[in-house]
Amino acid sequence: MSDKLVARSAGGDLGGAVRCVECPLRRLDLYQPVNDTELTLIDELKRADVSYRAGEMLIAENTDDTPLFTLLRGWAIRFKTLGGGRRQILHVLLPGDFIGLQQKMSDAASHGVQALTDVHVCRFARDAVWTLHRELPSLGYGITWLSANQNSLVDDNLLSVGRRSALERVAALLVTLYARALPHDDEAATLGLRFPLTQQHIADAMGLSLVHTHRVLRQLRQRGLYELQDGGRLVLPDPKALAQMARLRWPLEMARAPLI
Amino acid sequence: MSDKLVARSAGGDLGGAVRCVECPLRRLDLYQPVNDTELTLIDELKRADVSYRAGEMLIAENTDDTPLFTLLRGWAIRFKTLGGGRRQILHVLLPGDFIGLQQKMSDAASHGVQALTDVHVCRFARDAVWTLHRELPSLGYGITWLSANQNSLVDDNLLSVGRRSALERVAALLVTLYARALPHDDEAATLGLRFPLTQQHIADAMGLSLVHTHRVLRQLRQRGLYELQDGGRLVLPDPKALAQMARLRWPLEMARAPLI
DNA sequence: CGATGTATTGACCAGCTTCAAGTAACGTGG
DNA sequence: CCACGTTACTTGAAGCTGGTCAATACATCG
Repeated sequence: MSDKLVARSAGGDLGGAVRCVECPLRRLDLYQPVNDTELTLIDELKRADVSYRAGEMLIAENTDDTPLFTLLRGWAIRFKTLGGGRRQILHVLLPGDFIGLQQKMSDAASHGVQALTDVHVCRFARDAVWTLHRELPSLGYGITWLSANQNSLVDDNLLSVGRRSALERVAALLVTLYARALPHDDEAATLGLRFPLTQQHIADAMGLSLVHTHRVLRQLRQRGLYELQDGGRLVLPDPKALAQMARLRWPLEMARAPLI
Repeated sequence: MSDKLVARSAGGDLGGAVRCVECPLRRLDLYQPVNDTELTLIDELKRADVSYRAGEMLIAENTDDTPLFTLLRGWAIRFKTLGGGRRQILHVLLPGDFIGLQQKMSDAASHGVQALTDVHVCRFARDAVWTLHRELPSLGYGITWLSANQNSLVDDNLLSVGRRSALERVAALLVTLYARALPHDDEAATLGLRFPLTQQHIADAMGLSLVHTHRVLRQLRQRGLYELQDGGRLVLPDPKALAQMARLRWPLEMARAPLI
């Protein structure tokens, strides 16, 4: 984490808010282009740049009236818990992901959002979703797009957890996260991908026990398909083989998303 | 199935399209009210009333450019398949549900939609999502709402499949579907809830084998928590006990949804 | 330097899957 | 009207995948 992004306290506002025009994410060419009108509206709705330390909750489970965020930097998870210390990670959030939609809409059972790494987000007021729809339908459409897209990623997880073997599950998770995170990590090609998930996280994402997750990872390591280097950097020598093992298409085609 | 809703052939258009104003679903008082402008727009975008027979595919897996539907009557499933005859049911669709959003937006891996019973739907053109957003932001917002809401139902399924025991899973599925479907079945109180899922469906929804699903159901039956009567009518003598068994809140609060 | 979190490994076993087989209900065509 | 195919349900036996329990090693951190 570079110092300028680390807040002094939990969920603290940063000194100088970055204008959306200068948003470093947009330069990445991963996102749908926006015109000036759209950018201005997003800028107006943006309340603050906020950062959280690794481990902090952006949204606690079972709360409503939560704010909305766009994740700018770092990793986070969406999760639910059950009695007996059971936790299910629903989705891993990466830069560009929009956070907090489900909470806002219905009062269906909610989930928590926790920072995995130090994290940097844009915060929006709760009613920004409605404002976006009302003022600029193109951005409202973008919100719908993002929601539908996250939905299909959760669908994939559900398929894994429900119908894939432990080996297939872990392979699927690794290769999917690898593909999603790669564009956000400059040093991935040389040093490996910065990968903050612990074995416990992988277990909680795939509905496995910690011990068995470890055994599966060891197996993948022995087959030369997985390596975790010092500093938590992930190397997948043969992503395609992992994808085949998980019965996933490769390469994973990723559509250009809206960034709000 | 009443005769007037049964089409002559697969996915056949019905003779007379029902105007949205007269839509029988809206009278149910389960949905957010709409004004005349909104109703007119929905009516314009509506292409046809269509019905499918039980078992037919509304949307085949791995196709794009699929139409959009609103489910008016009957049950359907959203599912994905994997090699080796493995299938995961992602979500059970009931009247009022909007179908086909994920397919439209990104080209992320897609799912199929299959009718469980004879089914009656409104069909919309593919670009209706954008038109709704552009012409009437309130309806665009409704689409986002529906997407987020379905998302949180899938989240619940993922929690079940990942972290609940077989007994808890089946209990959770039964009680959740019971609560969702009850308002759509007049005879539920007297005859039991019309319930078209087979044991195989329950297994595929909860990531279990058919045999084990059967054993779990027998156990629930022996405990007096579950009964399936002639004609496939589901009776849950003590839904609250099932909910507690699954560690679900009870009663399940259901927000008033938009109907598009 | 102890406390904490993560990774690692072995032993044991249970929850669930797989295989196999039989029953019942239903629709179809001869 | 009955033989037959099909689908759903049912049950038992065997065994594997993956869970639980327990203990060690290692790093980081205040």
